[in-house]
Formats: sequence, structure tokens, C-alpha cells
Amino acid sequence: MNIQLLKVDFFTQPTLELAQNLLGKLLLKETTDGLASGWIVETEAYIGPGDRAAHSFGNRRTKRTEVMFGPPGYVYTYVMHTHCLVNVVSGKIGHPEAVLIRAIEPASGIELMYDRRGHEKKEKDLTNGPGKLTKALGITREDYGLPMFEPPLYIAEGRAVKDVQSGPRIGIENSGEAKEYPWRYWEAGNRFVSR
DNA sequence: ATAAAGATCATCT
DNA sequence: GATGATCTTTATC
Repeated sequence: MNIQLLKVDFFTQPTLELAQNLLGKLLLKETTDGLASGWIVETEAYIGPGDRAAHSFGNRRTKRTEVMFGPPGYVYTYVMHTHCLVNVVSGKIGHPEAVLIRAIEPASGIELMYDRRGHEKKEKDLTNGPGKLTKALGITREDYGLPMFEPPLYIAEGRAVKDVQSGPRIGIENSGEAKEYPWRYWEAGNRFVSR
């Protein structure tokens, strides 16, 4: 496989466009155990200032959301229920926007994923959810703030996506009107998409 | 006061 | 049984 890392300016496009263009891209993570990667098949956009569902809502700037205010192309990891979630920071400096990676399709290092997730599981269950893919790839809060265009955690050119669908996001029922925003994108027909 | 970390409970598989 | 942009508690500044 010829891995072609994405250029830095790929991340400078508008968040909603980036969320769509990330589909089909290859997400890679290198650890001491080896390399694991997968194609991104599902994403969600979070635009801080006007998005109640975002941690950076209302330009709330803290040490925790700090990375989202910085330049795009960086990793924003968040721990929830002992599970870890990954985001790709987007928007220019001062704009707390990010794209949540909800699901990927295993590409390489699959054995590694089975070791982390459990050999009895089906391939589909390895990465079809935010908390799942982070565990499968070995992404932890330690990866917070790392650049997404160089090892050990980075994104490269992947496959062309046939059809992109969009719709309301998931798991943010208590976010008021923001829950209606169709900022969730996924590859149509891909079985690795959650739900 | 703010941030990080661990837990609980409803929902889906 | 597993998962999840939450919630509560404790640690740090």
C-alpha cells in the first residue's frame, strides 16, 4: 500500500467540508506493538461557537478544549465512560471546530485490533463506534494535541468514497436545537458505520 | 475555580 | 453484554 500523507492545508477547509472529505481517508496509529489503520467511514462535525453539543460551545476556552482553538489538523481526544473518543481539529486559529471520527473500516494491523478488542468479536465490531475504534487503534488521551499529519498518529490518502450520506448526529439528545443539525456524515452502505 | 479521571445507567446488539 | 460528546468526585492551580 502506498501511503500518501495528507498535506497540512487539507485541514484548513471548512469544518463541514472537511467532515465529508475525511470519509475514505486512512487513519493510522503507530504504537510499540505495531501499526494499525483503517478507512474513515463516519464522521460528525462540531462547530463550537454555535453548537450546544460541542465542548467548545460559546467559545468556552479551557485547557481541555485548548487544542481546538489552535491550528487545524491536530488531535483532540476526550475520555468518556472510560472510553476514548477522537476528533480532528478544524477551523482556523481561534475557531474551536472539530470533526469527530465515529467509525472506521479496518485496513491494516487487524490482528493488533483483535488483540485489543477480543478475538471472538466480528471484524465489524472492531471499529464501528467512537469508543471502539480508539481502543482498536490504541488511541488514548496521551495522544491529545498531536499533529495529524505525521507519526505516530496521522491521516493519509485512502479510497474514493462512493456515496456520502448525511443526517442528524447521535447521542446528543440533551443538546437542544443543535441535535437537529445534519452534521453527521457517513459512507452509504458501509457496514462499519455505527448503528 | 478549573480540569482530569473514573464511574453509572439507558439504549442498542 | 457492550457502548456511549454525561455526570460526579477528586486533584490541581
